[in-house]
Amino acid sequence: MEAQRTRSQEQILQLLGKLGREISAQALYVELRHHRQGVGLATVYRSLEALKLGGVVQARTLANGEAVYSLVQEDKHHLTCLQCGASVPIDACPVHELEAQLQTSKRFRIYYHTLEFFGLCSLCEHQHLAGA
Amino acid sequence: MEAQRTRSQEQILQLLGKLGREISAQALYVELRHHRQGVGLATVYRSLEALKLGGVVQARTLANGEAVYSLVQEDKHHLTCLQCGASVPIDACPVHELEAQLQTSKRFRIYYHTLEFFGLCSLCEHQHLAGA
DNA sequence: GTTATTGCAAACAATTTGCACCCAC
DNA sequence: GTGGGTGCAAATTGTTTGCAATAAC
Repeated sequence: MEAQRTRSQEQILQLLGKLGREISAQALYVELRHHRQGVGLATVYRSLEALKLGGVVQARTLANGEAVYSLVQEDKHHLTCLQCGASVPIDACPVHELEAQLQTSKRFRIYYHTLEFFGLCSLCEHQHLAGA
Repeated sequence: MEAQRTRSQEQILQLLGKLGREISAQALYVELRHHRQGVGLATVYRSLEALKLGGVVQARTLANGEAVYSLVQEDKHHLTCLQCGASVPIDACPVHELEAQLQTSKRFRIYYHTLEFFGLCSLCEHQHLAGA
């Protein structure tokens, strides 16, 4: 009983695959306009929502409040500076075991997880201490 | 060189402590109005931002897009249903070691982290498969 | 033909910002 | 008196929704 995808969903899925990185709904909308014309912004949001429920797309919210989407892929986590917003990727991800456990113990079908670290990068920490 | 806190920041900090749970900026605003009057919504946001930079308050964004705040406290993570929004707390947190490592290897002063699992609760999964 | 999907524009809601006032020092 | 802190209201922005037109089967 796989959910058959709509035209827009296919387009979005394909573009996300080609990009291979996170992108906001707004940026995705612009991107799609560039390629083949004709995808409304509302449709982008609706499609992303559907794809998320389908377990093929994941989302996370950036510090500025906008959501970014990508194909579901594990172990793409970040360490973000609360001050300047600088974000560095993290390689390790120690939550797989826990995820497996939760999936059974909590009776949840888990699609993806987010793991984010927040703090101050060394530069901002200095400025912060200096009272800038 | 500890940042001295403003009146509003103190009020908010105190209320967050008393509550002991996450709360949105808007709800915090209402809460503060109930107690002692006189805290503007803008000030709530500004104070929360400052407290976050001070490393005493943490934030995460709910599925509906609104941010919730609490005192920095480790190991309060969640498993959330993408469909119905149900959210169950998780006890375990396997990222402490990694956090310590990152703090040195990445030259970041880490204040807190978020760890969220997303998927479908068993009820919604059934409805989903049924094509509801 | 019937039903789901789409696009557009209007509606929403959380958050941010401009600015005048006020408090602390 | 000066500078930061605050409140209010307006502005901003990401996202959602109503509805008529359109595509899918």
